[in-house]
Amino acid sequence: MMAATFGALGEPSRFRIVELLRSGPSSVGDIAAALGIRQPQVSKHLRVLSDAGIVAVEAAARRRIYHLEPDAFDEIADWVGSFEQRWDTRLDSLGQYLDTLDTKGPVDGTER
Amino acid sequence: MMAATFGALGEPSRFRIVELLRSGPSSVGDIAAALGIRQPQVSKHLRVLSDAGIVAVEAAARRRIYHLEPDAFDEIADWVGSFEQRWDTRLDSLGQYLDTLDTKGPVDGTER
DNA sequence: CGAACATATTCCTTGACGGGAATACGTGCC
DNA sequence: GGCACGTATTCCCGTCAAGGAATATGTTCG
Repeated sequence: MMAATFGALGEPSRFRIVELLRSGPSSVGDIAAALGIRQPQVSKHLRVLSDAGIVAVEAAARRRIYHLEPDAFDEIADWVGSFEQRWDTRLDSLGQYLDTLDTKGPVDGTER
Repeated sequence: MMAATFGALGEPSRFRIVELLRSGPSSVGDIAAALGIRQPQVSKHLRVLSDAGIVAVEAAARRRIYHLEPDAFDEIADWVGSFEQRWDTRLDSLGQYLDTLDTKGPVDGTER
């Protein structure tokens, strides 16, 4: 779900991890060192990001290399993209809405 | 900041509010009625969304009409858009990274 | 098998956040 | 001015999540 994705990205530390992974896959230890976060917390954050489908793991020797998952970002792009077409119509509907206040509330708009 | 935006959208109720506002501006009371949330919570959520720059208010009579703020979605689109170009390079860099494990870890690089 | 390393998982504590109820604020109308 | 309506704010409480510390799990190597 979108809300879950945003929830995962909403945490500052996790957002930093995602930004870091932009420059390429990285191991848990490297992420911890780069961001100044302790390893256990990094693992926890990666768990959340993984559950949200934002990152995925690839085992390499004893290390675990995390990388971004393109699908998650495609979904976000689709979601936000579906807004753009409607900005004009939305601004129109504001005026329309305000108009309905007159017609809808014959008494004084505060019908009830 | 992006993280703050995502944090605001990550809350399920707030996400529903945004989805509702997609179809056009709405008053606090109407939002509450449409989503089955009590008015005070709606006001609180709108406060968070407003602070994050996701929505804005427009006074109309005694009501307050909330509408989506295009800029916020543009920023999200820009952010997620800056990823898409790099998917190929990123997948490459995974291979590169794995290669460096051989060269980089001469001690016992735990290569293989 | 045992040691060393990398990562994951618990347990704990604390602070932030969401929902409920009551109330304060603001504004238009008689 | 006083009242009714719409909205915002406060207080309280329960829950949840994040950070710290310690430990468990897994894997490689000697």
